[in-house]
Amino acid sequence: MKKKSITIYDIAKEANVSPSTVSRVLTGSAKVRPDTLKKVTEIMDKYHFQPNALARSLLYKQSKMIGFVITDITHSFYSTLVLKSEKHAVQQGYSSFLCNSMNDGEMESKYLQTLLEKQVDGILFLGGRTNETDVNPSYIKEMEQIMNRVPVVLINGDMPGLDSYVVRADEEEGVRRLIELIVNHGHTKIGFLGGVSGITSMTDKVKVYKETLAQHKKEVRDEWIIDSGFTIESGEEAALKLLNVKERPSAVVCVNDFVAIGAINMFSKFGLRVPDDISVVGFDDIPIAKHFPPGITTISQNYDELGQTAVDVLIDLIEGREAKKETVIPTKLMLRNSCWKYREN
Amino acid sequence: MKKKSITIYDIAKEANVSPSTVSRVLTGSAKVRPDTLKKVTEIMDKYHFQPNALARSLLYKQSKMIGFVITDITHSFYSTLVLKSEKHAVQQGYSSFLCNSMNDGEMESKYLQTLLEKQVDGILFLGGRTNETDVNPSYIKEMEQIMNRVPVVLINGDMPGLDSYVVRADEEEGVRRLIELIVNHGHTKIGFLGGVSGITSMTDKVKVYKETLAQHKKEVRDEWIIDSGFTIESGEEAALKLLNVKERPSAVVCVNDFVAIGAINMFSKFGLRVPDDISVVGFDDIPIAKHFPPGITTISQNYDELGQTAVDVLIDLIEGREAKKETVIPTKLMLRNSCWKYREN
DNA sequence: CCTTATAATGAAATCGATTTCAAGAGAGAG
DNA sequence: CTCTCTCTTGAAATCGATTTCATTATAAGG
Repeated sequence: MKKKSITIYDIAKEANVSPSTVSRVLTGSAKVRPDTLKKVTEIMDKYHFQPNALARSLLYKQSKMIGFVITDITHSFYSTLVLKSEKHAVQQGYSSFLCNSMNDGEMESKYLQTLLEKQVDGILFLGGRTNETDVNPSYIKEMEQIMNRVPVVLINGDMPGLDSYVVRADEEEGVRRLIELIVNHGHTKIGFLGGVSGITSMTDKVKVYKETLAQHKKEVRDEWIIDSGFTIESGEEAALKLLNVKERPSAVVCVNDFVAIGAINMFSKFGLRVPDDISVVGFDDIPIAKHFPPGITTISQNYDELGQTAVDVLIDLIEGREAKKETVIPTKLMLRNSCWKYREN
Repeated sequence: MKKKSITIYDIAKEANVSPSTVSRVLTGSAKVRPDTLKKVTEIMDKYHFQPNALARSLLYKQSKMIGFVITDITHSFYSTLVLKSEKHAVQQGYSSFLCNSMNDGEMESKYLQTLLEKQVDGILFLGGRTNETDVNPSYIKEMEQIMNRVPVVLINGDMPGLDSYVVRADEEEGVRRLIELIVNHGHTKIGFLGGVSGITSMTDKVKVYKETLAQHKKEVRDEWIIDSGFTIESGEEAALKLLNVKERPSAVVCVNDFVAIGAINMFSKFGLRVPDDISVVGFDDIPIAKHFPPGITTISQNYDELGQTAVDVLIDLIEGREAKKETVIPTKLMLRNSCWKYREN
């Protein structure tokens, strides 16, 4: 298909000037005589000339492109984050490569290699890199090698064993707020649903969950902590397991809103109404959380600020400025109707 | 930050060979002596050498990059489509630029310009280009000019006045199936909610809606057709308006699942239960549709095939092969619980 | 052992834009 | 009218990888 595109040489020839002059018109790096300027500009317009960014990047050694590595763009959480980050990146003059790793480590390696070959100026990981230290122990070396080439920033993730730049929501504070809300509503038996043991975004939350319960002298029981996954289906599964526990909690904290949705659905399948019979809270405030009956009380992650800050940090690093190793973004409690006062039943 | 990266010249020097030889090792375009091969390969490994794709693209006049232009990545419909398309593109060796136009025509123009400058080999529009013929009548010229430079393929969209390659779901068939389902359930008064008059994805659906109703000798009333938008909020808004109509339909077709969700919520706010008091069907089968109580009956768009076909068509065009101007992908009726038999009330 | 045929390698041009350095054109002053 | 200084412009090198063409090194055959 290779349609020949117009180059500055074509413009130069038609305008009877040198390519240098055309370049000067393009960049404004030096003065050109008004009539020359006019002539060149007209010819550029005539052909809808657009400079070849690849050639420019080759010379400048910077591509103005950054890579987004995401596990799954269809998760509202990530897509919202991508939207905000990408928007901010464009405003700073950077284009974004999209890489959906789908939690496949090998895939991810391939993506990263391509990103480097395409000379991206930096890489943004949303949700940390797929954690597969067990499966592929060389991933630390791989990442070190990558971080040695281009700046890397993580949003809401971690890479164990690596000294990386991180921008993350204050999940601890979020969990604490949720627990305190539930406790203040008079609940004493509080469960935790979802997540996968070993994955940071769950274990960190569970840790704070236990600590906060302890602070408030509430019971912590391992059978009330049910890991299952991060999807709606795993929420259903976790809820089902909880229903089989003898002394059932009257409120549950879910690792994210998807799990909360699954749990609510499963509870109502068994005739338990939310929040009348059991309170459920989520995490992330994905767009549907507000609209899913009865309206899910959850923690908003402040996507705008997360995305913007991460991009800012990345660009600071790209352009050789200093940046904070870790930035923590405060969260917001979204009060809705899925959590309500404890009632004896 | 411009960390100097290793080039074939560095490799060549250390291996005491010419850059040509290193290039031959890289591409396998010609034989090199086994010992030379070994030496060069070792040095490349030692430095984790990765060839500069920009330099290569400059020479080959193809970048192996394609642009994705989307209105809003946070809409499940688009994110699913992006996921599938991008995945297929990667398998074919193409990387993807992400462009979220957010329905902003000016933004979109800027994106398109950047894509061209970055020398993408082709552009995929998800959902057609923001239709703003009224606002910016020059957009046809702009698009013509773009299509003259690189191949363009639309998924589920149209660009009035332009002769473009399109891959789309068979929306007509989808609407027809929904209407027939509703009619077979005994409903006689059937409304249509959501969309914006003038935007193809609504007007086309409304057209088929009317035709099919007529075929089945059912009444068509303009006050049962309520445009409002494509979001959950607009679904609520449309439902509210419908509630104020004297003779209310007993079933409604919504322009998409978001509108259906909004409508269901608004109906239940007014004590109307779905499907007992009113039936609601959606369109798109976004992931939440299955889980949103009572489970939304809807039309699945076959994202996998849509995305794959579109990417295939685009790559065919890029690589100079022939392609069909229009490909229609069949849809699938997803029977769930939001549509049920008509009951007198 | 020498000649010829083949295999392996190197030099140089290319892709498109930018920039440094040098040269040319024009203007102003003496 | 001529000299000098400034303002524009052009030539050539550069970025990194590839490829054609030419050359050298090796192997085979007499």
